[in-house]
Amino acid sequence: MSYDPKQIEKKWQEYWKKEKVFETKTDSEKPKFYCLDMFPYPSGQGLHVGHPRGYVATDAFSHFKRMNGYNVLHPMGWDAFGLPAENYAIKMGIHPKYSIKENVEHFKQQLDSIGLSYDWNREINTTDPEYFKWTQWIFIQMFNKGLAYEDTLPINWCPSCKTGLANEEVVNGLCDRCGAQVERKSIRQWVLKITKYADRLLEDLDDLDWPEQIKEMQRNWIGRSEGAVIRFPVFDKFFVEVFTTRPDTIFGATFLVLAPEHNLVKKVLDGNINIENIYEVKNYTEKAKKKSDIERTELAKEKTGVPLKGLTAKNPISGEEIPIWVADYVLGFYGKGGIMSVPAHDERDYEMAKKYGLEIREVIKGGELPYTGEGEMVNSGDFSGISSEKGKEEIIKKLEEDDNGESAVNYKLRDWVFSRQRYWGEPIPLVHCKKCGIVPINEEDLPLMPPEVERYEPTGTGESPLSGIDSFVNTKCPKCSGEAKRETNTMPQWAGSCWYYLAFIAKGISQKLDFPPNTYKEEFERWMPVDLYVGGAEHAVLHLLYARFWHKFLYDIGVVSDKEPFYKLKNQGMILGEGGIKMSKSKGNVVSPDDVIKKYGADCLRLYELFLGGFEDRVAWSDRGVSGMYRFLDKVENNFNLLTEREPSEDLERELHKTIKKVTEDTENFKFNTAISCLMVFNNRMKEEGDIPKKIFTEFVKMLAPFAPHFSENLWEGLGNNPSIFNQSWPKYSKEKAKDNQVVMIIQVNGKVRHRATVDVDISEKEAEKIAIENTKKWTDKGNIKKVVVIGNKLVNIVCVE
RNA sequence: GCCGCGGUGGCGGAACUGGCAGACGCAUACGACUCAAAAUCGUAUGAUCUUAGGAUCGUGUGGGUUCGAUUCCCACCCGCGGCACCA
Repeated sequence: MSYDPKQIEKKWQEYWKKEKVFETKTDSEKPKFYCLDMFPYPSGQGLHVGHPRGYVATDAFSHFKRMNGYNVLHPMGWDAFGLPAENYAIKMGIHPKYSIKENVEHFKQQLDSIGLSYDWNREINTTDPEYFKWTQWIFIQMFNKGLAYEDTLPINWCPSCKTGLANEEVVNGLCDRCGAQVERKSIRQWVLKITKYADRLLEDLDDLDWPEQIKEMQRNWIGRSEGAVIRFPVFDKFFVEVFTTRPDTIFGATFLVLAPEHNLVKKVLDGNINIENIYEVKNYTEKAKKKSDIERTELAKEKTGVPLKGLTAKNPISGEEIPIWVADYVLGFYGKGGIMSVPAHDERDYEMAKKYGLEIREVIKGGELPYTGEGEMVNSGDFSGISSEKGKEEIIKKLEEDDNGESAVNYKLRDWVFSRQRYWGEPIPLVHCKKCGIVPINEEDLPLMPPEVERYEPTGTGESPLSGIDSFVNTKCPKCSGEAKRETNTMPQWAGSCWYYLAFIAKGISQKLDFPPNTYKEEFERWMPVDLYVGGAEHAVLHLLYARFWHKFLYDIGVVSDKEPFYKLKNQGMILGEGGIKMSKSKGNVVSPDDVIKKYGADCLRLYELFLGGFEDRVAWSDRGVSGMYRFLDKVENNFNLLTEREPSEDLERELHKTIKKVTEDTENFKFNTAISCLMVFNNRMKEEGDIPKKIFTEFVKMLAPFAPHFSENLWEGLGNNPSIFNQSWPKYSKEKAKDNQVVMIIQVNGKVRHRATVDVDISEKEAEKIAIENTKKWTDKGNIKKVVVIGNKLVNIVCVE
């Protein structure tokens, strides 16, 4: 009889739910293990087979940890604020909360059908008022500590989504969400001072067990560089400040370059500073302004610029007067918005100088120009002859002595543009009062609910749709009770996911998330940090950076006691369609887990998701491959029908213990593909026995359980045991029992295998050599053996001269 | 251009610390069962040569170290991901 997943899967899912098998106990003496998935946005499309890959892995891992004596926290929730629900609301006129509710139900049903062992008692939803009152509360704490500030600045604006975006949400000049070309627009914004945490975000990466790739991406994104700020006096009236990582090349600075947005350029254009070619400069800066970010980078090869004729700057070290240029290859928002140009030792400056015939002066000996490495300083006045490394220190010392500059650190990381001009997000809980300025609303008035509106459309004016709702906007000042207006911007999608891992913990204590969060400190201490965090790599500089920032803030105000939220991170590789093509709706090659479950059952889906290949590698889905998993389970079922009460042979027991060792180690190391393959090998081995000792088979089923839970639970009952198998402990490996008496020794002549001999494990080298020579006479009969290499009981290589 | 990861049969992928390359699965072929097909079970399956026994080649390419290299070193080619005028 073939195995029928339909019956047993439903049966056991109901059993687990009814008996609360996977509910996390809060009063356990066992060591804790917090195993977390990145919670999904519940989209209308439901899951495709790519989603559950991570979920299945964490689920198997959670089972594995439970069976190994851990108290496991394995929760799930919904990151449900965001544009898709809002766009759907605009189209259909239905409040997002209703479509979200429907989607959540669909998602949950799908996850349940895979047999995932989440503790649904702790389910959270970022759009739940009980939840987002905390998100708002944390924002207020940041505001009170001066980490949230209002600013009007040119930010990334998506004309299609009609909202401002954070730097992290712009990919190659395009909106990360909709792909529209991002514009620069000056709007009033709320900004979070993530740069204040730049150093800690950078340094603490070293302690994390994360994929090197992700850590590297965060390092690059933070982009710390050490160097100096140098002030170049202009006519002894004012300074131009520049940032450089190479103060040692200052004698090679033959001109300054300012970004078109630079303050000095503005003064020139306003007529506050006179130059000879104002129209030329005006013309140039206006053209530069019109270029989008994309055009500016695409045209990167060709440098353009104009001089500020009549102005010169004085090199504070050499005293030399040098020209000042404006060029758009210098970025207004990085460093000081201006640079000292050293064409001999910087590729971009070199191009610029070549194009406009500016002087190129070698000051570091090293080779062909432009030379950007280190070397001996030359043409550098008193500093000539020393190394550039030493020169950096010396120049900075001199600058500091004369108050012409100082050592400085610069970051690529910008502050986090935190407000969105959209409806479906957490309202920012602030009030603008004419008398008191900006005042946070009282904590007891949280959550601040989004108002009911008739239309959800973004206005496109830089104001959110909330701004049109007078009943929402007009309010009383929490401080002076005078007339005041509410802030109408909302928070970005990323806000809710910055602390959700804490909400799961809190929810275990009280079904309501109570104030203040410090109430839960002890419980946070018990469960944090997250021991294993699994999700896609696309969040490298978004969620994973933002959440670390918020967590560090919560650490600073005493809510949590760990510096980092996620100790260990794994990224699941993408699942491609049949033939290695990306799955997409337009290609029609999207595989739905529902269909796979219908055809083969949830256990086959789970096994295949893990068996496909390395967990972090991208792999191609194959429907044929899934059928192999079905055959495997079917063969296990056949073996179940061959059980006897007899004692196992020494040999079978040995194989079992080798299997225990390998499956345990592989699972621990997230090598599920080889763990499952090892189970298959052992299943085939059991079959060879003809009749199978029940004792052995039972241990095998326990190891299969994390991967194929329904099937294994069913066999467990079939073996005459009380459920659940997940209350059992993981098979114990015995080194003694796994020990071989005899091994196959490889005998080579000149590196080629010529014979295999079965020998005792503890064979002496002398004996091994003797056996080897005896069995290879055919190849060594000329008596020309030069050397014999013996590697324990594994291998003998006889080296002959030809 | 820079940073990171990778390249092994027809396919997905294994291989400890330098020690039998190709585990396991898919696909394919043949056989058993069947009136027949499917399912299932069994056998084979890197390539080339060979009557057989076997031989030679083989982990992107070219070199090197070693008794022995998928694994270590040097140079290069290709693919994927990220960053990209960040001074």
